[in-house]
Amino acid sequence: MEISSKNQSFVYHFGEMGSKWGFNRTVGQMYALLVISEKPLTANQLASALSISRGNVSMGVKELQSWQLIQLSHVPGDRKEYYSAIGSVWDMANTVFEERRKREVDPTLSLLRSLLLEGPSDDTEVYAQNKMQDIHDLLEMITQWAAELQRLSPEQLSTLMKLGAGVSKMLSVKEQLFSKKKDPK
Amino acid sequence: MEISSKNQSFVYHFGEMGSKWGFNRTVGQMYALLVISEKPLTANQLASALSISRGNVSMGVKELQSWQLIQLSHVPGDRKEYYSAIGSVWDMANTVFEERRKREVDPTLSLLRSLLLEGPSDDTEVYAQNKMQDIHDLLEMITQWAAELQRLSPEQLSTLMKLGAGVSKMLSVKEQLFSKKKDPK
DNA sequence: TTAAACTTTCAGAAATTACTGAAAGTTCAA
DNA sequence: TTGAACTTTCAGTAATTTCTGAAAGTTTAA
Repeated sequence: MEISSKNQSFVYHFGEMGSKWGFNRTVGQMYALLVISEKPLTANQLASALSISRGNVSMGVKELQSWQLIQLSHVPGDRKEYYSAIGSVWDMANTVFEERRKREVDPTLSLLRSLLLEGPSDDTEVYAQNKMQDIHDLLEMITQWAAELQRLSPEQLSTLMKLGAGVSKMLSVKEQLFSKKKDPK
Repeated sequence: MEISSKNQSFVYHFGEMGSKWGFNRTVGQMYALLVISEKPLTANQLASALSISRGNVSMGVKELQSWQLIQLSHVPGDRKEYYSAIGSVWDMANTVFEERRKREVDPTLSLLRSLLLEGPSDDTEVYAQNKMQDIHDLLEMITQWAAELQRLSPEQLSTLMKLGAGVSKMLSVKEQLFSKKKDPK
């Protein structure tokens, strides 16, 4: 199977990007190709389109499945497996964030918690533990926030976006109200 | 220079994480160590603390400088250079996001724009270009949104966070108002 | 100017990661 | 039950990335 030259550029570019996002180059390429293909592709089509070995495709597919990014299907009277990308672009982004959270952020939070629980055992550790606490708090905040955003549809998100600088204005109003309530002098 | 065992765990863990975030292991370790060190460290201290070569430290420092993550300083009567991490934890996170945006998202957007500008040259490209457009739009939205958030202080962000599920409620109210205005039947 | 005290560079070596292809495994129709 | 049509596995190899250490470069004090 050959790919058109524009689609090639796309696929190769996302191969490079993939390698900065937790996949290797060929897995990135495989996924990119599935994303822009209207119909599901077979393993052999992937292998020939990307000039990689059949074995490599098999490993890549396994990896993409572990990220929950692709779907299997079959056509009647054909024993081959057909692969396609799951969901909208927004879903894909969410899935990748979610998966990376599980693989990277969660273990980090749990390490930080356990180190902080022990407490500083000498002077050099006091400063260090403060920083660890900051990192912990920031990561926790980001994860919660991300969970919040993921619940929004892209349309809602885009509305929120268009609020634009309004978000910070809204916040400052809220803060003023809040401080007045608490400290009405 | 030796590191305490808890600080070791931290440094090694962030070495591993670093390698998933665009640095290599030792660069991640160097940065982690600088972050939890109260006082600036010399290149030799970094090398001995992490058991890596002096040359490696030199390259790592260069890399961290290109990410704008560390700062140089000097002590009077000493010709060595002293390195320390720049800014708060929130600043660090912003810097890393910002730098990755420049290195990854921007080139991707520009590739997508140029492919989309050419337009589809055959049937298989029509579907592909739709997907590319979706990815383009999503990336653009995320970048703008991120820029918006970066302008907020961590305190403001945390206020926004505490709004929690409120954000989506607020949005649905806004949407209802908006749709009534536009289509009052 | 010299030389001591430092930093950077970079060729080659080491470590890590990715890929191939042949063999083993699975499934199913006949 | 056999074998054709497929998929998976994995040992060995290839490609890539990272690291070392020696040499070259820079700066400053005397």
